[in-house]
Amino acid sequence: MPATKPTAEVPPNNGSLGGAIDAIIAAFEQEEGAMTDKKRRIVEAAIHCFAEKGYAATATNTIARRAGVAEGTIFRHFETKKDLLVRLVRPLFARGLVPLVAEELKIESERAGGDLRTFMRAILGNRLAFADRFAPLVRILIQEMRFHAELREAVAESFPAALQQAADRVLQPYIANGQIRPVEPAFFLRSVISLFVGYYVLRTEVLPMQTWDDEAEIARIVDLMLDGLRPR
Amino acid sequence: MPATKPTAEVPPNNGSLGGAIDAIIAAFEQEEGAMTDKKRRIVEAAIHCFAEKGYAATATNTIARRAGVAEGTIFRHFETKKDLLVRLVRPLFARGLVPLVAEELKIESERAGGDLRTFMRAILGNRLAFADRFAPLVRILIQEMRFHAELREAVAESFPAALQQAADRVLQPYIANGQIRPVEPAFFLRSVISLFVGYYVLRTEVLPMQTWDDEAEIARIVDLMLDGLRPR
DNA sequence: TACGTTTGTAAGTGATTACTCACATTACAT
DNA sequence: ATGTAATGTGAGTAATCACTTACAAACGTA
Repeated sequence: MPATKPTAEVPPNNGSLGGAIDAIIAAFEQEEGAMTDKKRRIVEAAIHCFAEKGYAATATNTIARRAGVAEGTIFRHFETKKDLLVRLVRPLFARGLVPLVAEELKIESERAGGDLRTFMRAILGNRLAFADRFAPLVRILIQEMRFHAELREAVAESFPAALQQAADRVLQPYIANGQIRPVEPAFFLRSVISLFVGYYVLRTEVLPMQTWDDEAEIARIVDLMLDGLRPR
Repeated sequence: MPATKPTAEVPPNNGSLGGAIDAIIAAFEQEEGAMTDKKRRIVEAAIHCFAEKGYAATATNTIARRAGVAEGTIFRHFETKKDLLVRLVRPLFARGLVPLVAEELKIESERAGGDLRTFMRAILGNRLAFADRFAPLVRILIQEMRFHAELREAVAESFPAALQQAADRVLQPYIANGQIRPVEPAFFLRSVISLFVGYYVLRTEVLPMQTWDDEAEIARIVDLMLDGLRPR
């Protein structure tokens, strides 16, 4: 135990992030091994602060106070503030997000029994729940990617190849049996992602107080992708 | 003239932003009236820095050096750093972006002579050129919106209402004459915007060194919206 | 119990921050 | 020419920044 015992100014695990933090912490521990209580609180506080105010506008001092920890303790566990940022986001790639996506794509594809519409609805609903769980981390990633080459490289390395490959494999059968016309998998992929992310940003960032019907929106997106706006 | 004459460390109007700055400066002057040479250079430098490093990570000191101006001069023209940010982005709304969009929607709609496909291609191509011209400002806006209530309010005030209304008016005839099925204009709007922005971000931020065929992509997007992926 | 390692702390460090102020120069109307 | 307001300067200023350091407590192991 430390020499003295400061108390956190903010109780752990409260606030708008809710239980999402737990999932993130779990992913983090899977990546870095077991953590001290204080280290875990630092990670929590950092995610909270970075997501809320942005990396550059967050002082290490603030993170320490929110975590109920001395400022020096942060630098006991993380070499620099930037190291903290990078290691926070890492679990999204290595074992966290990307392999999971590829895996679930395969599983859901088989479960859908060859019906593209069923498959897409399942995947999008799934991804929405995922995005909600990891929202703070994803926010940080998107926000800071432009300013930190390390993050950009991590994304460029793990994202496109895996996803492209998965989309390619998944789409092939549906094109073969005539459910959709031949289309570049890359275009298919970025269309789905654009529609999905566009809805997500609108729902959570631009008009968060409005009530949204996720299921209906997913159905609309799938219908748009498969049938367009042509009269039926 | 000033007491002493510092020289800019960076020549005006160079760099990756190219001539885009000129259009922005023009919009700014239309909003705030004529400017001193030094004030114009401060605006240029600020846009450059904010777009490149983000608001929080940019020091007023840096802006001054880039503009070839004493630091105090910035605060002669702008009350605070935040005031500088807010006033920079303002031209996008008041007289700049939003009314222009609504106006052009109407014009292009008439010119298309009732063919939705022609209309959408014209509008999207048009918007792409626009986005390229105002890219730095749009970048700043998107980046900082989450952290500054003033920006969020400006967007919420001027964007949705005008666009929603315009989309509503433009779509009605095409639904009436059976070119597309009845669809919520809001969904139509956010779908087009999502696909467009998704492509734009991919082209300019994620994979900027790759070569892109804007016209082909616009055609793909329009086809997707109108016909989906159904075999033809 | 003894002891080396890990974890934690409080009080710094110099550098950088946004912003001020007393003063100099310029523009312009008279 | 003269006076006044607008414009510009550069040396401050207190606050804040990321990070260090000297030391103490706690832990694992024997």
